[in-house]
Amino acid sequence: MMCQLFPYAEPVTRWLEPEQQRAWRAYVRMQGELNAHLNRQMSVDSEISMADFAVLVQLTDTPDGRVRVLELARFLHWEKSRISHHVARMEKRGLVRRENCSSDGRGSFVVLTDQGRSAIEAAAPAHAETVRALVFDQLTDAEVESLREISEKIFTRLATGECAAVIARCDADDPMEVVPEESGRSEA
Amino acid sequence: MMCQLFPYAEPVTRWLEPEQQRAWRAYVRMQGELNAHLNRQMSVDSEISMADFAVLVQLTDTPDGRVRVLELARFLHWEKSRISHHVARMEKRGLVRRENCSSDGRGSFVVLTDQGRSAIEAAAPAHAETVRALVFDQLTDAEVESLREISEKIFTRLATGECAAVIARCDADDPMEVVPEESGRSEA
DNA sequence: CGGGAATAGTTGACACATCATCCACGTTCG
DNA sequence: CGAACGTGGATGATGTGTCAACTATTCCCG
Repeated sequence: MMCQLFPYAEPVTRWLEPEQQRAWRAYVRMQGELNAHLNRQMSVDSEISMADFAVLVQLTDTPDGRVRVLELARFLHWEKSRISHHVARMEKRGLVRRENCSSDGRGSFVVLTDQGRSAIEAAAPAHAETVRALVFDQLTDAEVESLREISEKIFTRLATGECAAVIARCDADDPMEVVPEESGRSEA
Repeated sequence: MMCQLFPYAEPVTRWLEPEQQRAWRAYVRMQGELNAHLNRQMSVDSEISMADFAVLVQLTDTPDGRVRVLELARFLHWEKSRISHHVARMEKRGLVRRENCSSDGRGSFVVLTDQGRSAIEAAAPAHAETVRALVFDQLTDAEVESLREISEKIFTRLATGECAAVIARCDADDPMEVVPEESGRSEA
């Protein structure tokens, strides 16, 4: 990105080409603003955050609204401690509750409450509308396809790279699986 | 006031098309993993975070390594309180220091220290290499161009939308400026 | 000059993510 | 059986981002 900023950099370093720099800066900026905007929209228009939303989507996606903690972590590509903390906060607000797993004394379920269900049902339409308005109304069909391909290429690299231990571990048993990260109906 | 006459907007809600959903999920997942990976790489390979890096880039970009706080905020598209907190933490670690502005009693400068300069010089090459390896080595020239165009389209919408008060205010005087924002740890 | 309004920046409270560590339970294998 | 080890999950410390107040200065205008 910022190659000309460092004239003193060692000659061995391969900086990005000008075209790549422009693309990178545009991407980074867009991505930052888009995230910020989606977060803001969600917390203004509803009583939940994007993170809450992601968790609730996974729960509504299962028939009985019960998911094991680590399974949630795998779906969301979150660390287990992140899930643990977040579920604790959501439980405090009544969006979910914990239940012990009878078949495995160590495990526990995260269970969707009625309040959680109505929270996500209330939040979903505005969120989908926002995504559509900000992203897809701006793009041609070809660009949408291109966005998907680019994203998949980069993600594949991230998931297969030797450095990506967590991702690799999560996807090891099913490398090609498409994780329904945001569920079909709601998130977009 | 609150026009909540239609709490159940179900029939009017326009969900995304299947193609759009696939693209959105791929993008969201890629973006989350890429951010996480860049943050991890930076904090493992160096003594600074991505946020530190972004600040230091702005400082090295000026001849005297001194930037007003709010100018920093505008460049980075950060809130002023975020800058304030972050600079306070960086100051505690010796990466920057504050200086009062003589011409404006309210203002203050953020000044790059020697330690800050060597920190970013140490961190930059590995970061650039990571971005190249993870992103641009995966993409064709056409895809790089496409990524830039898509990003610019979405960003333009974000910046011009009536809802984006902060962005609009920031860019009002220089709408076309290219900001090397460098992302935050926004994740997911 | 004086008294608001805008501006520059800080602060505190809180939500969130990460890391290391810990504990309870299960599995394996002697 | 029981010790070693792996797994599911919780916890606390720390760094980070956001929001809402707050202070201090400067600007504007009568």
